[in-house]
Amino acid sequence: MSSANPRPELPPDHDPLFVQAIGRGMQVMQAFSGSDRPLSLAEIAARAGITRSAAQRVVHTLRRMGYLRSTAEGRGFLPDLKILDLTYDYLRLNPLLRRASPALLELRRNVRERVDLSLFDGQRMVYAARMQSKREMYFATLVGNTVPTFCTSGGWAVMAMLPDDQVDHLLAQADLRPLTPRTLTDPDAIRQQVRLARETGHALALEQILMGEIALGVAIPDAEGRPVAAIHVAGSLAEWEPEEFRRRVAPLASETARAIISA
Amino acid sequence: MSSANPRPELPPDHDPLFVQAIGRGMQVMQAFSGSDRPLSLAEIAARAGITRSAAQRVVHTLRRMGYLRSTAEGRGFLPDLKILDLTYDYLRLNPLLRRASPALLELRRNVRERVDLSLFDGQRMVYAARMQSKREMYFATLVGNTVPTFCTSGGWAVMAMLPDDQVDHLLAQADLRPLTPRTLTDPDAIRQQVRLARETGHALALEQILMGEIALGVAIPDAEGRPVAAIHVAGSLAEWEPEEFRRRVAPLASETARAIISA
DNA sequence: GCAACTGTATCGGCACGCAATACAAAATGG
DNA sequence: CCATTTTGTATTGCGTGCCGATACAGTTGC
Repeated sequence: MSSANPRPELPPDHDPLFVQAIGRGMQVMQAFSGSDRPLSLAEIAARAGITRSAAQRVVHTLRRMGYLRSTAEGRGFLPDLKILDLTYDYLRLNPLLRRASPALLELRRNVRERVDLSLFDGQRMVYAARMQSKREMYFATLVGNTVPTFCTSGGWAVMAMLPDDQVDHLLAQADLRPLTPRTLTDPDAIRQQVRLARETGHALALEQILMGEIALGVAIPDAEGRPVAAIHVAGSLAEWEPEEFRRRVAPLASETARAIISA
Repeated sequence: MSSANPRPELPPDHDPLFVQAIGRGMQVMQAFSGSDRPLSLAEIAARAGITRSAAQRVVHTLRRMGYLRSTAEGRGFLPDLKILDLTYDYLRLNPLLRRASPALLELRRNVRERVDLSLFDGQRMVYAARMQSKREMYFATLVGNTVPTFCTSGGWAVMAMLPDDQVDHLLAQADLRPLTPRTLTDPDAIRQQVRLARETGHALALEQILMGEIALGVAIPDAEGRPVAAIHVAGSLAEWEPEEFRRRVAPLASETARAIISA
């Protein structure tokens, strides 16, 4: 128990516009992010860095609003359905996703492989849309799922659009843990991929996330030229020779990216 | 100006555990649900039923937390990326979805048509997972999208598992607006479909949501026998004779539902 | 059968959110 | 083109509503 620091720790300078209670509310929602089972009040309190009393009130409120629910056994709490309303509004209102949708569909029609759109968020790429192709696909690959920027084709393509110092900063901060035996973790090797992507306009990743998978990524910049997202096309090494995959997919994916930018 | 009612209006009986500020925060998030463009502070305030001052503080807070952002032009606000983190946690932690995933994949493999899982939420069925089949698919069909319970195959299948009085109540409260010329809006006609679903264990919907679409729904009950979700299989009337669709799909979908229940 | 949990309920004090107000800049429109 | 409205942002004093401590009943599990 002796763990928690007695005071919840707000941003150092007192921000008079910040509503503490809402901050706590969202921290409670985020508390579930690591866990793979329901959380008790005490666990929520610990993860959100608040007292058990506070957690009780916050959970009570969020439950009444439909964002949390208690488990069937009445023991522990879980996120609840109303979250999906927010999801829908986010996806629907996102200008990038609106423009991207038809182009991504056409891309999938043409390449007949899995096509994703993921959003650049610093160290993470966050999946926002996926159009899968065939049998394969885990449920683990859900909307909101994230993969590290440093070891994905889309991440490399995004970094290729950043100035060098930002790439360095990103790599310096990154948690470079490999996801497969073949994941590149050497910053220089990664920088090499980024350079390559600068030249070709796309990045090719071999078994960086999953063994047997080849992925080609193309970045999507905003109006100011800053990368904000990436298209992924993923195929199986059992079916594709890497160079063949690149030759076939790269032009289509690049064209799709351009269509999205100018849409 | 004279618009806003002076007091924000919480549930009439004073709930001492309810944290007003969090309630407001979530109402602000929900304010985007109708709109198809960014909202200004004043619009948010109006939709959430709070003053502009309150909206300012709430928006400021949610923005700092990553759940809202201002548009590129600095004019108006939108939901932001962090919402997808909540989405992911919800989908990941939902026990039903966890169990359903492998079964749904197998179902799609077998029927080669679009397969959805939607969650029963009163008047709405909320899409939580979709495994699409081929070309067709609108982006409008996103996670979190909802369709009315009263006019979908899944909704009928769900109602078939409810006692009559609850079906009546649901239909009495429903907003029976047709989505296509063929949408059933007569409560008795709907009850007839529900009866049919009680006998056969599934429901068949012809062009209820979209012209040219045929959909077969099977309900999924929880441990207590209450329906909580439905499987949808949707095909095109251009390719299927309705009875043929039923004969082919119904056994597979029912089997899938049973697999999910007992998993 | 004690000990350590679970979720729930109550209460007085004072922090903290409350609404009103003010302001510059940009959009609107007559 | 200037007058008017609406945008987002900033500040302040008042008082309400959140704050954390504490208590309690029901399960789980050494």
